[in-house]
Amino acid sequence: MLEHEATLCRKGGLILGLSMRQLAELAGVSRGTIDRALNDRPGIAPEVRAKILQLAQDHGYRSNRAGRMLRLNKSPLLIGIQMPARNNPFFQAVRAGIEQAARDLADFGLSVVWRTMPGYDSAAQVRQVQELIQAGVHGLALVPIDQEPVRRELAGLAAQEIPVIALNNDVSDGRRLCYIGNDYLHSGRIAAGLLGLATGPDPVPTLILTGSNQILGHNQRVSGFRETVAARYPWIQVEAVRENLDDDALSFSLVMEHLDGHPELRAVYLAAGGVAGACRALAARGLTGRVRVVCFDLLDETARCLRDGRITAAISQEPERQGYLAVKTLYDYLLDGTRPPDRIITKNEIIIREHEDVSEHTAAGQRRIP
Amino acid sequence: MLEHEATLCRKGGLILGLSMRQLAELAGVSRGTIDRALNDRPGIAPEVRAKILQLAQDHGYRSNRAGRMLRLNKSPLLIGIQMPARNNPFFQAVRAGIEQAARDLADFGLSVVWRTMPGYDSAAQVRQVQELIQAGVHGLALVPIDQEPVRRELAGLAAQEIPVIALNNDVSDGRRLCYIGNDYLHSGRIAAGLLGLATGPDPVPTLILTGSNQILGHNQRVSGFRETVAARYPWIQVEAVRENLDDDALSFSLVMEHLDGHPELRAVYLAAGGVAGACRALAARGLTGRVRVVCFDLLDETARCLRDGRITAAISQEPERQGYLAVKTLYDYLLDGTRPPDRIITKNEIIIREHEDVSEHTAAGQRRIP
DNA sequence: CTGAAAGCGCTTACAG
DNA sequence: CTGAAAGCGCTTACAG
Repeated sequence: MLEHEATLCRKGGLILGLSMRQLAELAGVSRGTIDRALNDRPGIAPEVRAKILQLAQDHGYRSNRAGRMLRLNKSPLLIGIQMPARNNPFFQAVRAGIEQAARDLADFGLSVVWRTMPGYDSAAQVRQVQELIQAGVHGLALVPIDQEPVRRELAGLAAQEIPVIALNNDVSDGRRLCYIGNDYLHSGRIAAGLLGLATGPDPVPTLILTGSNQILGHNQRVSGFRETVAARYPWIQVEAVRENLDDDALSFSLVMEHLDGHPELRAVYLAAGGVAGACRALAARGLTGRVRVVCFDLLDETARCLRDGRITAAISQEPERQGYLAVKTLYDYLLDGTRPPDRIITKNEIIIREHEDVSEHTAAGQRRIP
Repeated sequence: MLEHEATLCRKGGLILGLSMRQLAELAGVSRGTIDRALNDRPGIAPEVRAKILQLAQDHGYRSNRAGRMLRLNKSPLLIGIQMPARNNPFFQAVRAGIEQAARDLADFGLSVVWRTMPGYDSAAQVRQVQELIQAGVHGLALVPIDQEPVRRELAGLAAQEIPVIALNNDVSDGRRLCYIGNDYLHSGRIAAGLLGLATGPDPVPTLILTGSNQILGHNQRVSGFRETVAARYPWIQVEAVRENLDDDALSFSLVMEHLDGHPELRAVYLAAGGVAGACRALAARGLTGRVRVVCFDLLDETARCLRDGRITAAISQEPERQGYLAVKTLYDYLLDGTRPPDRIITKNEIIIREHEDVSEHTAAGQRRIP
């Protein structure tokens, strides 16, 4: 792995690279000077810097994370979290992941400060972000509302070199360190594959319920679905696409209404919320089990629907892990400049009824946080 | 969280518990003495120890992991890994997870030493475990062959207080720190649910191919499957259960033979290996796609079968994560005595064809290691 | 039985 | 521009 065996040192069987101390000895300077060179700090003669950098490269020097992490306890890192729609159970799962990461990293000099709000008001989001900056955060993770005021604010943070992570929802102009969340297009394709697997070869009249046509992720879940259906599952026949605004009552009446005109309905695909409402409508018409239901995110009511056999399957996107990784990724970046990939995509987990059956010791394991 | 606010100290917004240094000041002793009391070391007056322990409890003292982790670089930790069947692609995935963890923890004073072997010879496994002990490992993870010589050896290690993790396969007498792997019974149930979802209501004559009746995990996958089928999916009719010894050639001929007697076959459930062989037999009879195939573990050939539509779905058990967690769990235990649960159960991930479709940025994300 | 020192690898504030 | 010291929290020799 490391190229210059000569400079490796072994301790109790462990092969180590060299430390700043050893590098200092090699270069004949103090450790402070090594630090100045390696970390681009001012107050060092250019030729000394060059020499040290060369030496570091030659010997494969890599900064040791344990040293930095301990050091951070002396001048701790503060990161801010901003989340909209705080009553949404999905975001509560994301939040649980964030809190777990905060606990895990507390010993390593990290602390986390929160701002949450109900709903999706971009002005309020901007205000809370500014509050976090005022509080002195070194980095920020938020579920951005992709509108102009928010984008402008994020551009400002980019200028100040404050790293920002877009969590669960991306911003369209990409002024952020990275995106962590679902690939919505792909998840739509998975949903199609799943419904394809659960149906056919007889025709399957299908209703699509999306949350809002204004939301990119929802649209991508619809188009990913349609694309795959067209390519592989011709028996799935989309009769209509309706917006339910993630609302159960609206979802209920849309399904009822649809059934009036299309009694042959055999599948409902929900790209966003309103799952329980749709299930209620099917139950009201005695169609539970006869009509396949595929949806996203396994929380609360949805889990209950799955256990009751009212849902065929759900596709989950590792919400806790999204939250955990947001904190961890920011921490690593702030610790030693580790650059994450542009997008960190979480899995599309297909959850069926049997996942919810509790076997001996299983439940805890299946629901563990990253 | 911490109860005694009075003794908390704040630094840059971070709320910290107290350190050994502060505890030493409070107790009016040196840090060495604090260490002796807290870590049960000899050479300390009983009443001093008692006083310090009381004080630590009162102030909610918790040892800081960053301190310990850095310290480990001075006298590094060595853990041993023993794996059988080294050519098995499944174990290579586990291995990749172990190697990732080893890289992640190298900065924190961990190094890993390996012994692997072909096949499943318990005498050879015992020998390699002894070699690792000779090499001075502080802990051990292995895929144990659950036979008497191995169990006896593990009992010996338990007596020496060397922590051992059973990876992917448990030992029946439980002489180990913890088990990390699949819940085979549950995974059999998931397989049944999946096949149930992909079939019915017409009868589905089904062939079960298991690896070996000698292997507990395989038997559990069969019984979990049968149990759930009986309870929920009566149209799934098991015509036969045959052993293919994880062998593709045998698997091929068993399916061919079965089809001779049971041309109405509509599903094959593979509880272990030999997937490609079974698929080849179905293809030879022109039954690809007409006969549902559900199997475990997505590697190499199996992944290809899935992409080609020769498999309906596979159930994966996070092999990389199993390996990663084995190392991490041992490390945490050796670092500060963190006790893992008795069993750490990895997920049963249902993988369908659309998971393998590569979307823009998806592939890397879906296959990331923990 | 107890304490003072040194060290793991890093960074910062201070003195020159 | 550079170095020596102190410190993050822990543990281990060593001296008494």
